[in-house]
Amino acid sequence: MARTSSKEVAAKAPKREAGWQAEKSAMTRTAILDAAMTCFIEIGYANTTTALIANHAGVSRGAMMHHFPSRMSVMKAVIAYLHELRLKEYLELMADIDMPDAQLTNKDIRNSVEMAWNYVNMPSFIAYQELLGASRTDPELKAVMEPVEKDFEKQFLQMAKSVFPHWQKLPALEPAHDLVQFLMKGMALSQMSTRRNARVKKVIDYLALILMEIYDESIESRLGDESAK
Amino acid sequence: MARTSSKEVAAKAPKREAGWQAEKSAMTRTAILDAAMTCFIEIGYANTTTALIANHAGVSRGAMMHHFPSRMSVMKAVIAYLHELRLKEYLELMADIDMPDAQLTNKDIRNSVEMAWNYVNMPSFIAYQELLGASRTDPELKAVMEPVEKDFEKQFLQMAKSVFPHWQKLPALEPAHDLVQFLMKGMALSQMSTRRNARVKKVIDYLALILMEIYDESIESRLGDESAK
DNA sequence: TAAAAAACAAGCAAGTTTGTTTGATTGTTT
DNA sequence: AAACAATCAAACAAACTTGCTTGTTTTTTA
Repeated sequence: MARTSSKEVAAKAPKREAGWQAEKSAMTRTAILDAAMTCFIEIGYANTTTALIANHAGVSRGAMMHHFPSRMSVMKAVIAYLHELRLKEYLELMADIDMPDAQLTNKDIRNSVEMAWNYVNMPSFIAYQELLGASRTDPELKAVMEPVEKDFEKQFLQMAKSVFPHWQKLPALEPAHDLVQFLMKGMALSQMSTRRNARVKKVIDYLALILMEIYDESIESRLGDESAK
Repeated sequence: MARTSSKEVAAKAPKREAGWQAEKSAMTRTAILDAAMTCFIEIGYANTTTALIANHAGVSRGAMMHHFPSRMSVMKAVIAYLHELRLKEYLELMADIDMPDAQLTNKDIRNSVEMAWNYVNMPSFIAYQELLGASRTDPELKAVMEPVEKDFEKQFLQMAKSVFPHWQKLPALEPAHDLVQFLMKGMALSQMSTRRNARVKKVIDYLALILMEIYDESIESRLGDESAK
């Protein structure tokens, strides 16, 4: 009673059917992971205590211990949770734009760059960075984080390729992709910069221009190769 | 006795003269700040306890409390310490290269980009990032960090301008500078990436190429303007 | 040289956080 | 209905960290 009123965990509780218990259990689990993620964003990884997570999730600490026997086990679960969430969010972001089958226009490129910027400004990105930062000096966390991070990069690149088939065969794809990703990360993590927004906007303008040039040059050289055959 | 043998704080202790106490005091102070910085790198900001700092510095906790009455006061001092250190390191890095007065060559640009990469791989950068990361969710720390960060960016840009007078009058300077800095930061903070070194190398190649193009175009347009006059 | 100031060492008390236990309540499945 | 799973509540000890306090030593100054 006090639980549901405080946080309304059961947002859309299914009617009582067979096997509801499992669903309910999964819901609390998700509520806990979601609460942990929120705590990361609001107070950072290090200050996120088990009691705070439980409070935020509207769950007793005892109940939480039932699902996750230790603080570390929660953190590990959040890593997996965020991994899936971030991939899902990327798909949703990409679903909004349908790329033309023909050549990319200036506007298309500009659009995708801005989307990449939006992506690193989502809450999930911040929470993920908190874990990544903590992993640097926490061996146990790092052991879990490292393969996840590598898998994320792999899947992320793969998805990018499928969304932009235009780049598919160009040798410049991977460096260009890295250029964008590293740059976005650097900008996202520079919260304290002076005139950040204006500077970011300018850099994004530049980036779009650069990508367009790379794209054009690659196209030309490809056409050159084909005609040379 | 146990102190000096454990860590050799007094690296080059001056002979006993008048006012030695002040120097010795400053040395312990520096030893503590240096120890804190090392701790940030090795175990992270959050796990850096006052006891650990004191141990690392070869100083008793009581002595440390005499210099810094609280943990936070140490952290604040480290911020100022790192601010100066990083500016000094940048100057030292730039002192190694003497730019020609004439136009920049491809090699010059390539060189400075690689130097920027070296810069974000120094210990001081990692330690600084630890503080920056902690500042995001710690208001008290943030209040100290924010003006320092802004001052650093300002001075950094200013130094860059004086080292590369060639860029001085080009309107493309600031976005190009930001492009480099944000990118370096993003790459430096991507420790867990697969094939990181190879990818970074490629991106740096690309960046050097891009900067060369920007530089050439700006030069041309400037010459164009002058001849138009 | 004697007094004052600075630097240092060691230990203690209060507060936090974690992981655990114990026991009760509620809801589900067979 | 009986067995079972999930949840909740409260309290506990152990470990850790912090800030403080009490002396001791060293250096400077009068």
